[in-house]
Amino acid sequence: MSNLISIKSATLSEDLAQQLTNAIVQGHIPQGSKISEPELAKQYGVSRGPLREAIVKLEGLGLVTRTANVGARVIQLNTQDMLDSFAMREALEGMAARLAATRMQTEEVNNLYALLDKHQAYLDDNQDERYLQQGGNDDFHLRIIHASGNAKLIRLLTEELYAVIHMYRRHTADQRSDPRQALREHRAILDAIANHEGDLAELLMRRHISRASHLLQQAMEQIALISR
Amino acid sequence: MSNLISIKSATLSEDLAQQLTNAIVQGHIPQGSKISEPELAKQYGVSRGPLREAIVKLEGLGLVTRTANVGARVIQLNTQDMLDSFAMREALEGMAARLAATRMQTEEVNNLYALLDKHQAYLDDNQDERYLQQGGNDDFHLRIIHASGNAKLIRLLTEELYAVIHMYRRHTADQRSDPRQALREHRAILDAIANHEGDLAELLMRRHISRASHLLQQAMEQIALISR
DNA sequence: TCAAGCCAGATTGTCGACAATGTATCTATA
DNA sequence: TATAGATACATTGTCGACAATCTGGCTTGA
Repeated sequence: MSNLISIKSATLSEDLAQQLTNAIVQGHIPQGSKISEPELAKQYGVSRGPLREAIVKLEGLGLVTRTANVGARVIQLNTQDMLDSFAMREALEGMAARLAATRMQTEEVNNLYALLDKHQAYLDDNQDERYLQQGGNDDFHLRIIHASGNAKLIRLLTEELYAVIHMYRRHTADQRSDPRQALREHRAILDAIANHEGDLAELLMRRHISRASHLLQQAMEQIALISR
Repeated sequence: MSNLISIKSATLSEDLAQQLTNAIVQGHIPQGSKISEPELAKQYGVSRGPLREAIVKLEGLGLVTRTANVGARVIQLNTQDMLDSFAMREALEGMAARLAATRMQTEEVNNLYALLDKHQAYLDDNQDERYLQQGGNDDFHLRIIHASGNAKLIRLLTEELYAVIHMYRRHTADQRSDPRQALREHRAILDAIANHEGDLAELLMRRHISRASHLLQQAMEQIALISR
């Protein structure tokens, strides 16, 4: 039973890492559950070799923890880890905003203003809806991160941190801040970038993420209370 | 010919990852060189299985790059990557200093003052020598990082970024700032932490790292000129 | 009854071999 | 001579099997 959907990159190991990442982030493999190599290998129709390589990659991404001679487990989200992740995000995306402010060209700035206008229009059309479930290129934060031009920072934020962040979002049913408020903050950040005010852009980005962190914290504590 | 020194952790794969990391950071495996699986496997007296897992780990640490069906290569340091790493360090260690300022207990603060006194004494005894080749627990920066209490930040900085940073240090023959100046800056950072002034501690740490980054940049450009 | 030790089953770690892919050399032709 | 194609070699990717270790249940003795 080959569940390997045909993303088909060069090697099985890469495909598996991709598939497993998705499965974990989207909750198909539940948090804290054990990763059984024989089981998964049969499920995906591959041998344990490439599967193990994929698991090692996931460990590097922080999605599973491995213990020698025992095996791998999907990480178990908790409030402390979430706060830790957001503290790092605050520092790194703040830096990204600063760098973007010095490097971003006029054309790219205008593209981003257009993106925010699109978000605005979406909000006007869908009252009370949550702020656009942002995928890929439509995510304001991702655009800023890429605009930083710092390859290592881009990799870390987009490949490593964001996987975990998305798990939290899903877990807390995306109880995010007032979407209009978030959009206003995005616009203020972009204004600072457009004016090449690195200090201000960093400050605003950090405040923006810090606010989101507090909201998520409240949401998680709510969940902890309910599920008691 | 088993070159596997008896660090002997639980699995061969872990040992290999450790050995290879050291070999790369210390330059025993030169930058940009190809990693031959059969050759290394014979050299360490293991099969290719655990060796490949170790290589995948190194890729996650950013020490090698892999291409499907071609193999792995040790990264090639260049000025841009170095600057990128230091920008991340600036953001993350700045955050670490901030967190340390809010969390560090009086006892640990005193321990750190004692450490800086030790560094001072070392400088007084060894005029003109460079600032203590800091290993492990005697490194001021590592102590601050650990004091942050942020597990993810600690892992990233100590396991991932510092490997690369140490490669740069070795590569540039450790042309670092005036050691007495560095020590003064460390003391100022610690003062801010002792007073629980998070903002100031972060500011000073960022300035400190930024200064080191500029110096390293000059050193690397010097090297680039010489080796032309 | 309970704790310690043992035993069987299952899982992970490691190995050697085969398949697939890339690389370099050699030949033939324009 | 230079370029394109074919071929042989080496390296990487994948597999199935065996060894080492862990887990849970059972027995045994106090």
